[in-house]
Amino acid sequence: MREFIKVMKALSDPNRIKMVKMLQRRVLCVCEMKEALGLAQSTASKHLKILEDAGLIAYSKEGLWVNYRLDDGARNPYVASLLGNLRHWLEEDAEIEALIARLPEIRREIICGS
Amino acid sequence: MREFIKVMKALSDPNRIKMVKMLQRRVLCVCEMKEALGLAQSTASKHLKILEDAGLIAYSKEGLWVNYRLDDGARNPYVASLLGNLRHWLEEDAEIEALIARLPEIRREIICGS
DNA sequence: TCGTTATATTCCCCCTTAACGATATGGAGA
DNA sequence: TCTCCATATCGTTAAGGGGGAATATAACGA
Repeated sequence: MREFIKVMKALSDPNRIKMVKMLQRRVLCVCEMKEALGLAQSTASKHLKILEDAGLIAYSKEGLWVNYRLDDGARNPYVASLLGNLRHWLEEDAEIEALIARLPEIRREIICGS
Repeated sequence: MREFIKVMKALSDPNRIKMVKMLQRRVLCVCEMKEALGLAQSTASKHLKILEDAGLIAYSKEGLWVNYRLDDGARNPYVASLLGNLRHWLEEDAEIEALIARLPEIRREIICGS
């Protein structure tokens, strides 16, 4: 029950849903997320932690960057099914579509290199 | 997106999840829900409204009673799939099992007749 | 119409959560 | 070791959500 609720709550926030939908396309770091969603860095980091705690995403470090990707679902029994559905759910959502369209412009070398 | 979030939020509360699991067994009225979950009548009614707004459950009136049942999923594109998964999800949960076991004793004639 | 009963709504309290800025952490390079 | 930079954590604030008591609504019977 706790695990189930954790996943449901993680998917109850628009910014976190957008994060998942973006990660369906490619791996992203925190600063790319923050840029794409127009959030403060701390806010983006916290959202990613919530998704990670729920077993929806995983990360690996690469130097200073932390690369986030979708989880394979092995840690949480509900994740695989939900991520499977989310592959096609919300694909026609206007906000999501706009976000995905902007994704190619969001590149860490441009955003973080200052 | 709004519709999706509405369903996720509705399924983010333990009492509402229990309501859905009970409704997998049979139709229930508000006072039966309130009794089964140990909630105030107003609280039970509010939870049921949230589930109904999300398209997860539906109701029909029968005299003074309001019978709640699972929705067929026609109103919300995410509901059918989620309710399908919830048929087997959480079936082994200790709290849910205990609740389902007590369900036969929860009868409106006994609870409401005063 | 009036009373009764099941349910819905309102009000208020408390706790959770999303947001940001500021600060801390930790890896890479000089 | 010192600095820089991406990320994580902390502190605070404002909004949202769950809880119950009290009240309103609605349907039935007399």
